[in-house]
Amino acid sequence: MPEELPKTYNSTEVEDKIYKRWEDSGFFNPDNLPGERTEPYSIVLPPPNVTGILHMGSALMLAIEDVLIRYARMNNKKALWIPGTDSAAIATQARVEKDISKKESKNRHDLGREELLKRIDRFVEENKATILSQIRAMGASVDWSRYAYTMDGIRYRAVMAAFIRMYEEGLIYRGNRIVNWDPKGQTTISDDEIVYEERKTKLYTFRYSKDFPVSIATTRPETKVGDTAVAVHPDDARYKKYVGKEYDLEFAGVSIHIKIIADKSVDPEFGTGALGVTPAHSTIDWEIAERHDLSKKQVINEYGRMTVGGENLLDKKVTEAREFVVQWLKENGLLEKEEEIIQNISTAQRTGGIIEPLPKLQWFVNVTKKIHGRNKTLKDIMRDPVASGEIKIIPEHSTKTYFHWIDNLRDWCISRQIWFGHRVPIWYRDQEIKCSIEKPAGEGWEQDPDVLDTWFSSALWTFSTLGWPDQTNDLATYHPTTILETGYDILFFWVARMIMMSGFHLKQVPFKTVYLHGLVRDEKGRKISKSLGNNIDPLKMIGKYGADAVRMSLIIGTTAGTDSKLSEPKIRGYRNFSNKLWNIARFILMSIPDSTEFQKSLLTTEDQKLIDDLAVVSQDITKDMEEFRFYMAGEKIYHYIWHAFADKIIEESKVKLTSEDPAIKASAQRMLLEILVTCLKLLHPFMPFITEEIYSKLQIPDKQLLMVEKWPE
RNA sequence: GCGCGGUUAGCUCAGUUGGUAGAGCAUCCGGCUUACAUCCGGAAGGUCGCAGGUUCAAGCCCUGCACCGCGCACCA
Repeated sequence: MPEELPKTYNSTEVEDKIYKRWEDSGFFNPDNLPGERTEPYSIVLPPPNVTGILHMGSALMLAIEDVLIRYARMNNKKALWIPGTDSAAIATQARVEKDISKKESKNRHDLGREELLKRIDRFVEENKATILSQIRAMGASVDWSRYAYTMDGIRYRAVMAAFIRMYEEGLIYRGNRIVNWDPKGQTTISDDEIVYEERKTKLYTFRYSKDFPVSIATTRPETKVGDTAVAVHPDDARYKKYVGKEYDLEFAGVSIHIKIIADKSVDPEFGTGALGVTPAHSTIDWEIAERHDLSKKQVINEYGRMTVGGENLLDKKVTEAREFVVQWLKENGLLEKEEEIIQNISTAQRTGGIIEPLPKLQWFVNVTKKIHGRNKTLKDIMRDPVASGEIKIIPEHSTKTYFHWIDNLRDWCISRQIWFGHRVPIWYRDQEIKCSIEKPAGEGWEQDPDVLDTWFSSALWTFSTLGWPDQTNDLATYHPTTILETGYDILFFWVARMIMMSGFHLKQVPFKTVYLHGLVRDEKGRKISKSLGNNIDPLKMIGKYGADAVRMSLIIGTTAGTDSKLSEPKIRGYRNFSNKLWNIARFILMSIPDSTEFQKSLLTTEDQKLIDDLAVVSQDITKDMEEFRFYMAGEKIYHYIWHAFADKIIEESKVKLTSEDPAIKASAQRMLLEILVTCLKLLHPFMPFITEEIYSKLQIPDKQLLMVEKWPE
């Protein structure tokens, strides 16, 4: 006689127990999976920030990927899902620095590089457990034996190897160029780490001096002390006569030399049609200066302060300097117009600091250089597999966005002026430069102080997690990975760079399919943010309604590439569904008194038809799974279980179960059990805990864990 | 400026190759029927953003427009 189930399903009691059972089985590791399995199926988990806490976005990612991997496992694949965590360089360092500043009133320079790194490591170690336990709480069936951290030893070797190979190929170079300087974070950032914000600002129209023949317009008068030219369009009749003339002027107490030049990049319609060229503090101006061989005078430093001028200017913040220069223009009768305009300003994604373009000597990845012996650039390597369909991006329209990004792509600035990260393996001695992990032989070598952009190491993730640069079995078996599932917001940061790195280092794509999910928003469609206080905490919801309910609420109603809205009532709805399923099982266990006898019973034609009907549903769901329509597969099984199985089949079976005719009764019992088992299998990838728990209560011969049972035909 | 997506029931969203509009939640009515009140039975609710076009047939295809969101570029 089977034990009687409690009236309501208690997720908290079940979940820890079941997860432990799964882990103890060893089946998360594909090497231990039962049966003959030849076809590999692999996913790398986009590594969450090691010091972070689980938010609904990560919960969505874990839910979808677990659906994928469980489905693959039930389909007899060598299913591998590699877990990992990300060091999140700038974010983590900033966090630790803030703590230290608060508790000890010290900054990083007081501590020194080594001590700070020690503190960060300790902080990471202390916080790591949190995110890992949260991954477990979601039911994620990751192979913990292959856990990777972006800053661990194996990944360090991979990053070094990648850098050195690209340096030797000439793809990584050092260049003095205008870079995006974040004065708040005190580091350079890449073009992709810029967030544009619309702000009101003033556009000033003025002349450098009374004698200067041309007026110019600017939103940043303080930078004009760094001007070395005025550029006009070559066809602009108003200014033709001045082109080629040079002037020595005194501007706001600073001597400047201005040459009037003609350049096609100038828009004659904007402002006065004449552009004051500030080579050292504007990307466009830098390019103009390159074309016309102008000098590039830097007037602002890394702290956003002026480096020229008298006491009213020198060492002042740019905002103060701006006021002074405007005042000076007014006093000298040079200001002609002052108007409000809306401008897009560049801010740093991580710190919010306003970007100050500055010329700096930095390390770059060249994306337009032909690779030796391959007649391809890194841009080609990124574009080709997507264009040919070797990599499929879901939703498909993201492909356009992807190409658009590649078309506009410039060289990637990869050096950062922070301490936490993979240090640039470059050594200097006088005029010598060497690229190596270890300090070169001999005296006087100094290592480059910078570390690499965190996305540089992330870009290697599909193969660094498999042991590269060693030619491991895992690498041979599981790379290219089957599918990459991640948020559309990191298509450029991560997906594109992985395609680049894998294409260059392995001559392979990193994955065959990219599935992009959207943002999880609150019930009003707003972004989740601390200031709005609208965060729905996944762990709290798991505690209240169960991980299965949270998973279902995230997956259903979410299509690829679109943002989804989540609310507590939605989660509650799926908790109710858990309970419904629980009671279906309870009813069936109560109606089937004993063991395996009836499993050999003959089915009535009516009962057989019910089973055949389910087979149709099952095939339909399988098709949805194969075509990545998880939301639909989930909804269909939900609908079948509740409104077909429970509402109709079970209700109608009540008569059969009390029938005088033992054949009818036995047939009904067999039918109910078979349908239940099929439903549990179909639902398992979505709601793994409750299905596993119910399955464990059934008396079935040759039963294994549900997680490794065969997906219904 | 270039591009992408969205606009379907009060709310959140489905609608896979064009074939009589769907789900959940909310609402209303009725039910403690011995699996489940975290439930059961029933009802109401939609000119599918607007305007044209193709078609025997359009939520779905084509053209234009509007509004919302997003990406990129510009940003003197």
